[in-house]
Amino acid sequence: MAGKGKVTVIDIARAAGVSKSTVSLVLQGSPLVSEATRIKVNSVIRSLGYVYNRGAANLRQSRSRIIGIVVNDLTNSFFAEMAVGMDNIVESAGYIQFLAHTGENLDRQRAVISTMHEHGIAGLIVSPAHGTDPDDFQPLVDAGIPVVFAARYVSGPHLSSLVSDNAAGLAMVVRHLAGMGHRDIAFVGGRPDISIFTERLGGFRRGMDEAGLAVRDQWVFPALPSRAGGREAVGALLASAQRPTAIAAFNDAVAFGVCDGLRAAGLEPGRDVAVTGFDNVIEAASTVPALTTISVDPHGMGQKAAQLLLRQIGSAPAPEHIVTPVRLVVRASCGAGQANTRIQEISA
Amino acid sequence: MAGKGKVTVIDIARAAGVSKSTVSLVLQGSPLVSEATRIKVNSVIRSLGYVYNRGAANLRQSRSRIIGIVVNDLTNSFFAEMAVGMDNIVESAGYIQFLAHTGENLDRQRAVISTMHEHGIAGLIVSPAHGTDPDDFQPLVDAGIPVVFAARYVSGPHLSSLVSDNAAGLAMVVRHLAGMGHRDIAFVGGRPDISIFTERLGGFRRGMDEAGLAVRDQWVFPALPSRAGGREAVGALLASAQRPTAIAAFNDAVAFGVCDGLRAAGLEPGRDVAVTGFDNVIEAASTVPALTTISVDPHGMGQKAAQLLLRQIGSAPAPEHIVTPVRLVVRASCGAGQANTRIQEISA
DNA sequence: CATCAGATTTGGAACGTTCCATTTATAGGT
DNA sequence: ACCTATAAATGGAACGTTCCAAATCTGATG
Repeated sequence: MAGKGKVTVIDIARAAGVSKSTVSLVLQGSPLVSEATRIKVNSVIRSLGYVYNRGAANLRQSRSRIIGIVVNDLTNSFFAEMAVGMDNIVESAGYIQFLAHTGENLDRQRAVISTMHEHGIAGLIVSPAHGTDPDDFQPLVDAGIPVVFAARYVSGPHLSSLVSDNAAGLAMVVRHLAGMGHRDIAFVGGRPDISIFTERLGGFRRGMDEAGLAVRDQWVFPALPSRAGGREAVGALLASAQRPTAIAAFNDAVAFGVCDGLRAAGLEPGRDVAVTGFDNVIEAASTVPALTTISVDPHGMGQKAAQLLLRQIGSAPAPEHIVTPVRLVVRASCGAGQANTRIQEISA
Repeated sequence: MAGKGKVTVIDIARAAGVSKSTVSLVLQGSPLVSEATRIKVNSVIRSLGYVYNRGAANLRQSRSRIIGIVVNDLTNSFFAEMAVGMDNIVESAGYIQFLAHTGENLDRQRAVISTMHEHGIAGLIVSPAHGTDPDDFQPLVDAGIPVVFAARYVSGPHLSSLVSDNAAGLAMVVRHLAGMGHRDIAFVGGRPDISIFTERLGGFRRGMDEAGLAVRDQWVFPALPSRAGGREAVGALLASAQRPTAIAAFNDAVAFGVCDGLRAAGLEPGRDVAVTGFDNVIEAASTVPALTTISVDPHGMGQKAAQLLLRQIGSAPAPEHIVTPVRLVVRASCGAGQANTRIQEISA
């Protein structure tokens, strides 16, 4: 309640008639202080409106409780959910997070990382922007600060990662579509310069191969990994001589765009053309038609990534690379019957 | 590149043959130091791999460059975009942000706010959780830390706010629907315990009144402010004796749910029943049918809120309350013709 | 050559905590 | 009464910076 000058541990000590060291011990819940003084000190702390200065504390102990989280695109609900998953774990482990959005801008990302370093983070989780140079993390690694990549991945020494099994996911999609009788399947969306695209396309090819189907080059159609990208791409695709009967989209956002584009061309997704996504964002369950997709549980991935980081903060940082399994969620958009769909949705 | 012990300003001083004070001056770009020494010191800084310790710095200056941002729900793209808008401004003003997600949990919110206080934030922007007690911010206010509410609003002394003109928005929607000949208009979604609901419903009533239309109580239908909420609500609404010809939804998410629900009942949104939203989230432009909605530009709101906060950090914090104007964006979902729609979309 | 103004540079003393080595108090045993 | 072991409390020093007042350096001036 004091005016300008902040209340410090010394003020508390004076008011409680003990030394500042004792106050410090109370603050960190040490068992070395007697019950009586603990109570007295705590009451003074409350009545003076003291607020702990963590900056000063970890200047001395040089170990902070701040975790940096850098996300390429928070407006993409996949990454937003992942960030929330991280937040849950980080927060309940008694840490607090610096969260920054880079918007795929490398300079921004570099700036953000070094500012975080200057603030003394205990660890860093990054979903890196396109074209990220692993050297950007070297200063952190040199300082013994663990770094974990999530969702996306850049390889470098002493860097950990947690990504989902992109290839397996697309192979599952293709297997399912082939099982439903589709032979003409297109792959739409994504930018060839990122690892995820290569992995998913690889899975697509593997799935086609296993099903004994040929991949038509003009049906592998890169596009912006957004709703708009999907919508545009499908326009071009429908203009081609022979039309695919099924479209495996790079992710859910693209898949929604593909549905928009099909409707705009008078085709009903799910009935006239099968459409599948990847990510299983929340909306996937509730759009019409509900989207068949690969569930990668961004929230869970965020949690796992945070747990991985916390593990590394404690011990000597031995880098780990985790690939999380994915799961096919069948809904109406791939042409599965309504009844079937409803059941699957509930299980999702 | 040194081993464990961090490189400090003293190491730099020694290596460059100057005093630590001089190094400090170089660090903060002071004009008092000669060009020659500046260059020498800078080169030593680079070669030793020095990293500035902001914690130590603002222990001394007791003014930090950290801004706290607390958001009720990051997975809602409206708030996510708003957070990104804040990030842009905060970042380019040379600040860094603590960003936390409360998930509408009051305890979490309280915990997060006090941790941020302990870390010494320069200011705080909050999109408060339901039922937030303004007293929770008293310690910050007492410490002279400016607090700005964004999107949602809790009134209290010395607290600023920036909200959009919810009432005007819904009144505009109703005026437009009435102008298109609709007389039976329902209001769907939102929880009555938050200020936004009251404001929007108030605007709805005002609009109906001005158009000389009656509000039917059974057509004011609160529901969870989510896609799922909208979908459920519309089911109940369609079961009623007389059906509305237009549905003004609480927000875009609800509107999408309403569209889903209509389709599930065999009705085509935009053709059979007019649907409108509120927020103008990115997807609103690209869904089919494109959604008529109120544009509140979350990104811009985030930016404005951040600017408001920065203004207050500089000067004596005189609380401000800003109501940002909103704009009607007419698209296909309210039954406007396709041609018209396309033009409007571009202007949006 | 002494003086002075301006430009540079510099030693400490802070900032608010933690930690270590000591001191002081308490109680139990002979 | 004395010693000892344990419990509780305490005074600095340290963490890495900034800031102030004071010191030093540079030429130019008379």
